[in-house]
Amino acid sequence: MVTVGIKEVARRAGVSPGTVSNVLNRPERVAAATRSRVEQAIRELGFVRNGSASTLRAGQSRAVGLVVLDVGNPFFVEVARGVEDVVSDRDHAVILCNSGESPEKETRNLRVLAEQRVRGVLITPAGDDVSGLGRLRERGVAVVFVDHSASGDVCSVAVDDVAGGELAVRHLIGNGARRLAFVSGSKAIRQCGDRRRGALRALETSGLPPGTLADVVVPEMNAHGGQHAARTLLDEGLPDAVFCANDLLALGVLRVLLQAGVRVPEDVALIGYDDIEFSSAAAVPLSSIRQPTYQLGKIATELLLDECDDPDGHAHQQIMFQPELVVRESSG
Amino acid sequence: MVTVGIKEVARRAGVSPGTVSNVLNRPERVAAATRSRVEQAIRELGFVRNGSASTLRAGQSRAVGLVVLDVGNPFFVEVARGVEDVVSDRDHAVILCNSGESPEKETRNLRVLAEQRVRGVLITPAGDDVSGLGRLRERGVAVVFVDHSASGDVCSVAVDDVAGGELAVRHLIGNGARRLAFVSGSKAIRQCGDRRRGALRALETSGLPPGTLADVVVPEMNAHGGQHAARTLLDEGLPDAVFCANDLLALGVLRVLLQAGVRVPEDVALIGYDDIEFSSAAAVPLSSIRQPTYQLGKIATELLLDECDDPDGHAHQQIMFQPELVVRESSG
DNA sequence: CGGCCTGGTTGACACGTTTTAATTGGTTCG
DNA sequence: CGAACCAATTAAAACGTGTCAACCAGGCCG
Repeated sequence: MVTVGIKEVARRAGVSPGTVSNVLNRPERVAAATRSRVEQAIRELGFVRNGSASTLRAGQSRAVGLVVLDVGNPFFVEVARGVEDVVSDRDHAVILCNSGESPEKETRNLRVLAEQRVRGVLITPAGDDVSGLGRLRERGVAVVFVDHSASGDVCSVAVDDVAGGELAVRHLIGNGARRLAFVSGSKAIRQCGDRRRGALRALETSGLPPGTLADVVVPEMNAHGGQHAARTLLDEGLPDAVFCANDLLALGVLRVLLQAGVRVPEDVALIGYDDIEFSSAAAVPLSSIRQPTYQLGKIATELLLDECDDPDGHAHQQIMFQPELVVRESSG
Repeated sequence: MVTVGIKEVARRAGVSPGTVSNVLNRPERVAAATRSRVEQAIRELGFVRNGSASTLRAGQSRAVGLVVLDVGNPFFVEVARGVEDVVSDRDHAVILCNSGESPEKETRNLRVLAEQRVRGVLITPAGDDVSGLGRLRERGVAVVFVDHSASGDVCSVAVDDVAGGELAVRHLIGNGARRLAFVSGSKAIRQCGDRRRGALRALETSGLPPGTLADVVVPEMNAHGGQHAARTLLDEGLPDAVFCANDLLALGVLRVLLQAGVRVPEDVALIGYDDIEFSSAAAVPLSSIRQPTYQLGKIATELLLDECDDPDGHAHQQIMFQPELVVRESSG
């Protein structure tokens, strides 16, 4: 490995290593003539700064971590785009980690991020045990929750999932549904729990008993899980309407129902959550609950970097967006 | 920032820093009793190794870079899963970068990866200028091309896109299509060029003139681009069949055609490429060309890490998979 | 009993950068 | 004319870890 360091550049340009460092980090402090001589030496030698040494010396890197539940879910991809845009504007980098809804993988990811000495972490927690994050914060790493509301001493950016669930189910009931199913992942996932509570609240408002809502829990919140759920529903008797905790589930449910000859929405109404791009292009265009996804990532990152830049003057904020009902054919 | 380092652990465990380092890196060399004492100290102090210092000293990190054209494309997400699985098996990390098909963003990403001193880079190049990668390789960073075939002195894992394009168009012609359109991104993208050449070859085999294939080029290879292309087609007169360079484009095309009252496949047949999960769930289930996506990522990573572990004994390989035609209703 | 091996452990140095205080050479001011 | 100052630059000291030669205590063999 050919390693050309700052001091070889210095020798070539006839200056001291310190000056090269200044050219790199505070160009205004070095005379124009010297600067251009150094810059030329850098080009000629193909020097690229060693980020590790830099980070080591500085005590922290110019990177933030983003830990999401599922990189395969377009919802998180859109969040990531929001993060990426802000982060690269501020000349930082983002390390994207996937927890796959597994607390163990999440812990592993956080350890890697801690080792990398990231300035901060954006995370959608996989479980409700946030003690690992507490330890991270004690070490001076800023943390912002994404799509997850938090209490007063930490920033968070979320969407009101209870309201979303209520919106979805109120809509289904309004269209005449009396027996409902809720398809979701593990109840340990907050989003699922909240959306379910919203659903129950809608039932209550309409004077329907809570037993009206049958729970179908699947191991993975993707299309595969949805297909699994649909087969369960077919076995155990179809409801009037199905509310899925996200669009991937709904797409999976839809596919199996159609294959089985069930008409949507005539026989069974269907609504998803997240309003990902593919939903409107589905076999039966999918009703859904829309969230300001890109904004979620963008604002979370701004909060995070603000906290990093001024840890003391920073006031923690909990931001809560409202979701929006999008009606398409599947619940027509 | 509370920084507990290796030497505080050493003091607490009553050993030297060197021994702590050994516990971390070559546990077998240290006596069981000492090791457990050190491990306890680590737990008690909540020590986490400083990755920067580690990579600085070692000269390289335990990370590889993955540069893809579009993180929003499920094709690359699936590739990334393959990469991630292998990489984490071998106790490495992956830094995911998105070039968005832009050579400038690609260059920026490569610089960041070079600064991080990654062991290797997996990349689907955005343009055909690979000189930046050459410089990277000179510095001892292993490079493997993903979904891109290469010449003898570098590893690559690809799928035969010419064959895929031929497969798709032969199928369309076989179903009676005589006037065809090819929807794709910039011709600078190799995948597009190859698939188009395959399409032309299929025309030739069937004795149709090359002019039979109308090109529609869009700036972005996603659903948005597809919608744009469909509007162009509607304006300029519909062909018998449309071949899209990927499924996202095809889904966008499909949506606009259906909205305009065009029947698929009766009026226009449609086929995409990649066979992403959503294609089979589309309004009209989409015919497509399937690629061994996960395998692509997995095998590329294995080649990369093999090269890293034994740079001299390593023999560069160019692996080429064959794609597969998947017929669904859209081209029925 | 002395030399030799072996498994365990140590100490000190090096990795490449940033930063701080110190040092230049030059200029202005009292 | 000396002092005080300024801008530009330098030298040296960190940052936390990995490595490697050296060292040490036993045990074994001759």
